[in-house]
Amino acid sequence: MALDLQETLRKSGIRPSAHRLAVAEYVLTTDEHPSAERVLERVTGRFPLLSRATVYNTLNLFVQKGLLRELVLAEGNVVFDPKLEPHHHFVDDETGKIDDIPWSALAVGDPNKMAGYQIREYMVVMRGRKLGRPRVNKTR
Amino acid sequence: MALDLQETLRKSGIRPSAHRLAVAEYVLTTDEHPSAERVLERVTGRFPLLSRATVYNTLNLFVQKGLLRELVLAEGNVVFDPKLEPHHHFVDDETGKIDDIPWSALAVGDPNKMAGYQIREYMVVMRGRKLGRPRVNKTR
DNA sequence: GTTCGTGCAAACGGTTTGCAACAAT
DNA sequence: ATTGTTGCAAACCGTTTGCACGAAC
Repeated sequence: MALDLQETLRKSGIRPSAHRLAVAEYVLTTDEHPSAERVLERVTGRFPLLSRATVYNTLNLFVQKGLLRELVLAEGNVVFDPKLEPHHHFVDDETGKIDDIPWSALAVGDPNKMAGYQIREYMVVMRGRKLGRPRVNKTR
Repeated sequence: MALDLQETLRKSGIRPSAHRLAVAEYVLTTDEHPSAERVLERVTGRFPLLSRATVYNTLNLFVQKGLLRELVLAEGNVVFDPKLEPHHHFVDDETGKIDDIPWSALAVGDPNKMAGYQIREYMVVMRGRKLGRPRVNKTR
């Protein structure tokens, strides 16, 4: 835990203001895939003096500095992902919720073997239903 | 070519009005990946009496009836794809242009083997640069 | 004292909606 | 007559921008 956020920001050339730290604390450690609006909601919970503009500014800054990736997987809903290593994504048809799928879970041929393209990044995007939890020991 | 569009619409339970046919003629046969705005532009070229609302209505209707798929690959840009068979997509970093990549071009492990998910569809999304055309015989 | 961060409200751009007119059956 | 289709303009929603103030260096 508690990797030093202040340090992280500074290393990326971002001055660690209180507001930015508040945003970072949530968005750089979550495994949800929050939209800007959700970040605002979450962060203003504990930090009510934070404006919408600042959240957007901060998120864009983080993306630009490489601390965050933007995902566009559903209409009108840009979403942020602090997990920088390659991985795949599953999008639930009903809830829209996104799951990270480990790179190792799915063998994918190397697209850089395709002539004519130089691939910077790639991922499998899956859509469907998430099945009910296996219900291990909840029979009573 | 010239598969009977009127027939196609009717088979999907869509009454083939003139406007719908005009939209269909472009969007069901293109290999671009047009946004609604682009469809409007293209279709009003030859059919100036067509309103924005009708284009949006028609596109949504086509999607709902399964003649078209919606792709959301870039921010603020929903795009339509008449190619219904499974295939992958490449998005050019610079131009935003989308290429269809044949299913056969890339081996992908079956995600339905992953426990806990029932996958309805999946595709590889690749981003990067498209290299200059191979320049086969253009030396003079 | 210049640069940087922030809040506010307005602007923006793509999409949807309400409503009234019209066409098809 | 009823139902389906269209155009127009306004509404909508997430995001960006302009500007003015205040804090950090």
